[in-house]
Amino acid sequence: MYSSDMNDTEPDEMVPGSLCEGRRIMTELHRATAALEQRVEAALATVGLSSPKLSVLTRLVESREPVTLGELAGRLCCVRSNVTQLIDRMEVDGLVRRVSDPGDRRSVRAELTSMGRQRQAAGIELLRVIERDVLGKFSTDDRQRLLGLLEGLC
Amino acid sequence: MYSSDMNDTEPDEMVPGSLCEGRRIMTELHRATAALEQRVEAALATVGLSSPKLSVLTRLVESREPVTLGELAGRLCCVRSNVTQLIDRMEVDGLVRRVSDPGDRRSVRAELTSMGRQRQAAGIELLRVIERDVLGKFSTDDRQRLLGLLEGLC
DNA sequence: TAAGATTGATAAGTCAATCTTC
DNA sequence: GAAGATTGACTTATCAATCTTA
Repeated sequence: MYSSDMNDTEPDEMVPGSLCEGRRIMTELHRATAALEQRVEAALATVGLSSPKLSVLTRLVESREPVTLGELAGRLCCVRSNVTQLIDRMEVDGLVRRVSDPGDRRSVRAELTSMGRQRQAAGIELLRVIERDVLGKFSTDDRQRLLGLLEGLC
Repeated sequence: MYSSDMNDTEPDEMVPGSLCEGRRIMTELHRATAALEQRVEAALATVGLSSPKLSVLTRLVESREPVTLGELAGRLCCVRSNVTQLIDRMEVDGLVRRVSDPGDRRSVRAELTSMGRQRQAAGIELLRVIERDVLGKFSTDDRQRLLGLLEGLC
């Protein structure tokens, strides 16, 4: 959404190497991220997954016991109502099931099905292939530099 | 969606400086981009805009005449049906209006309203402030490095 | 009252199918 | 038949309001 969102003709913005670089950084950041995410989503779609679904499954594999929907919302950095609907769809997919929390009757927990466990492993393997490929383009120094720059950008 | 989507305990993935860096790059890319976009969306929301709406308005300002919805879809890198609905909402907002194309009766063009023009200027100014701020964190060298690395990532 | 989950409305995106016009 | 736009179904996100339980 950033590309060419401004015109470059304002005189006071034409200081060389100055302000137009701000836009270029934002544009490139957006483009590179979108391209990578598209690639990840396309790969995961081949096993019936998406990034949010894989994140939920991975959290469940890690915890080895049912997890509250609120905790999943924290993990996905999204709002609770989003998780409610995501778990709805994942239950239809047969990847998870809702179980009640004996200790707190307000809570609902998501539990992994065996199909969910298998699918998670497949999804993670696909992610690894992509990461290996992305990584291969850079030297160790470049990777460190990129990480440092991205962290400073925030 | 990338954060901690894998566990780090597989022995053959623990080569130092190797595979776990691929995930870190993807995670950081995702995080930095999301943070920036959130900031942009929050700023634009104060003038009743969003990134896609500002992109449409900017294209219309640049062309100085009505633009077909198909061309806008190309500009936004999205599918035509998305633009149909976006223009629906922008017409309700009073930012654009649909006009018919005299030369091709299949086509519909979006035309800027005076309110749309004013809003575009306000949105661009907000974007400039953010870019100036992001830019200020880096030296000229760092900006060039970051751009180069992002371009290579794709 | 506050916390956990759900529901309903909305925004932005996808795809598949359809309609009109070239 | 192919191109431009629309419609409908769906995914992922938000927010505001509500309901139950702590």
